[in-house]
Amino acid sequence: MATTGDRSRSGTASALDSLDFSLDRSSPVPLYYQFAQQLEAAIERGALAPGDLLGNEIDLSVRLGLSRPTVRQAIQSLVDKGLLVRRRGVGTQVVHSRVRRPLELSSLYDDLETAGQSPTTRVLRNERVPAPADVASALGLAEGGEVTVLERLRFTHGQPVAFMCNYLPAALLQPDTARLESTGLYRLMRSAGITLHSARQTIGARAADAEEAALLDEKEGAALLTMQRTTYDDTGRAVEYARHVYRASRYSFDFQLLVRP
Amino acid sequence: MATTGDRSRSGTASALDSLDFSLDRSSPVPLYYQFAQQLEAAIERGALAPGDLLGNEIDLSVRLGLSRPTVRQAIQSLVDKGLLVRRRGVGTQVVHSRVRRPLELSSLYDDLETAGQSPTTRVLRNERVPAPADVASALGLAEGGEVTVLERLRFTHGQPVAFMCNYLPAALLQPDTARLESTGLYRLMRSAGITLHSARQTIGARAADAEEAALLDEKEGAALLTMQRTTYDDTGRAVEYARHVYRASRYSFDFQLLVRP
DNA sequence: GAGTGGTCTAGACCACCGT
DNA sequence: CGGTGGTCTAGACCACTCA
Repeated sequence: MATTGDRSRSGTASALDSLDFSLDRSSPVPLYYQFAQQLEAAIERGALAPGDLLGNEIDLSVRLGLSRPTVRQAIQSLVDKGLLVRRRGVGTQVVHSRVRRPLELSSLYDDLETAGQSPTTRVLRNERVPAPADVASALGLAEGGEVTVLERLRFTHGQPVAFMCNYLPAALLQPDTARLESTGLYRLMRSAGITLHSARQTIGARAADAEEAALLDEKEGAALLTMQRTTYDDTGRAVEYARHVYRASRYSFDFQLLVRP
Repeated sequence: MATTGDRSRSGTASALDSLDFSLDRSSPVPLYYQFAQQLEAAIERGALAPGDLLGNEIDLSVRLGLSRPTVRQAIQSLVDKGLLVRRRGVGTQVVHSRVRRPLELSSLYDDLETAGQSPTTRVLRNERVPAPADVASALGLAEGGEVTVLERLRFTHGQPVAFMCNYLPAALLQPDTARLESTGLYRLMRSAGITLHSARQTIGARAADAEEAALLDEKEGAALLTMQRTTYDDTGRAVEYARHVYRASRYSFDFQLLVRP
C-alpha cells in the first residue's frame, strides 16, 4: 500500500525495487525476521543476483514501513549468515559465492537423512555403568558416577558407516532402545527438554583394529575417521561424551566456514 | 537524568555490581565494544563466575550511562560468542562451561604457532601452470587458465606434519618463496589486500601412498587426514583451492561449535 | 503480578567511500 | 562532496518466566 510514486528516489536503482515484500504485523513472527526470511528466499531463488546492491537502508525502511534499526537487524542476520556483505560508503551487496550452512552442532542421523541416505541404526549396547576415569573427567562427574553407555552402528543403504560410542550422565536421560533405532540421539535429547548449546570436538584418523574392521566391514588397517566430542547444554553442564569412528571410504566431514574478524 | 535515589532498586543484587567499567566517549572504539570487551575480560578472569546473573538491562544501562540498545548490543556480541545466555523472564547468565573459540577459517601455520609448535615450511614447488580441469572447476576459472601451484611441507620440531598443495588464480598473487617459508599463506594473502570471507571444506581420511609416506616419514598405508578447501573472498571470488594431507599420528582438527537455532 | 528479555520506533551524528 | 553504513539515544509495548 502507499507505494505508488516510485520514480527517481535517490542514488541508483536497486534490484530490490522490483521485489515484493509482505509483512504481517499481526503475526507473532518478528518483523525483522519476516523481512530477513523473504530477503534470503529472494537471494536463494536468484531474484537477487550475486553482487547486487540492496539500496540504502533509509529508503528501504521507508518502503517497507519499518524503522531503520529493524531493517538493519534483518540485514545483519543475513550478514551473519554470510549471504550479504556491508561496505561503508558503498552499500550492502549480495555475496557472489554459494554459501552453504556454516558448521553446526550436527547429528549424523540428521545429516544422513538430509542427504537422502535413509539411515538405520542398530543398538549394540544400552546400559548404565560406573563412569571410567576418562569419561568422568570429560563429563565433569565424579569417577564411578553412573553413566549411560550407548554403542550403536549406523548404516546407510544397508552398509555400515559409523560405530558410535556415547556416554550420558545417567540422571539426564534413559534412552529407549527402540527409539534410538528409529531416530538420532540429539533428537531424543531435545525432546527430553535438553537444550544443546556448544560442543568441543576433535577430528582425527587412525587405522582400524580387528574389532572395528569386523563391525564396519573394512579390512584391518583401513583408514578410519575418528571424532571425539563433549557436548554442553545452555547451563554449561556436559550432557554427552562421544567417541565415534567412521569408515573413511564412505564418510567425510563437509562444511562451510565463515571468517569472523 | 532524575536518577537520584538509587537505593534498593529492583530484583536481586548482581555480581556485576561490584565491578567497575570505564567508558571513554572520546575514543574511536564504539561504546558497546568497550563494554563488551570489559565484560568479557571480567568473565575470563573469573570476576563473573559461571551462572552469575548480569542484572537487568535497564539498570545496567542507567549505571553505565548508556542507552539500553547499546547495552544490548554489547551483551548480544558475547551471547554470539557463547559466553552469555539470555533467558526471557529470567535474565542474562554467564555460561558455565569453558567456551573456546568457534571454528574459524584458520591457517595451519597460525594454529601451530599459537600452540607453540614453532612451525617451519619447505617450499617444494612454486610455479605457474595451466589449471587442470578439477582445479579450474573449483576456482571457477576456464580450463587451462593460469594458476599458481604451491607444494609445501610443514614441520614442527623438525618433524613433518603436513603436505600441502594449493592453487591460486595466477592473477591474484605471485607468492614469494622466501616469504612462504617464513609465514603462512593466509597472512601473505591478507597482506596483499585479499579479504578472506568463507570457505567450503571437506575433511576425510585415507591410507598413505608410497610418495606421501616418503615425504611425511610414515609407512605406506598409514592413516592420513585429508582436507580439501575452496576459499572465497568477500566479493565471492574463489581465491584458493587446497588439498592437504596431515599425518594422523601428529595432527588432528580440534574446535568448538555453537548451536545456531 | 512483578520482573525479565524481545521487539520496535523516529529521530540524531559520525566515519568512511567514491567522485 | 554526497551517499553509505556505523553508532547511539530515549523512549514504548509485548511475551515469557516464576513466585
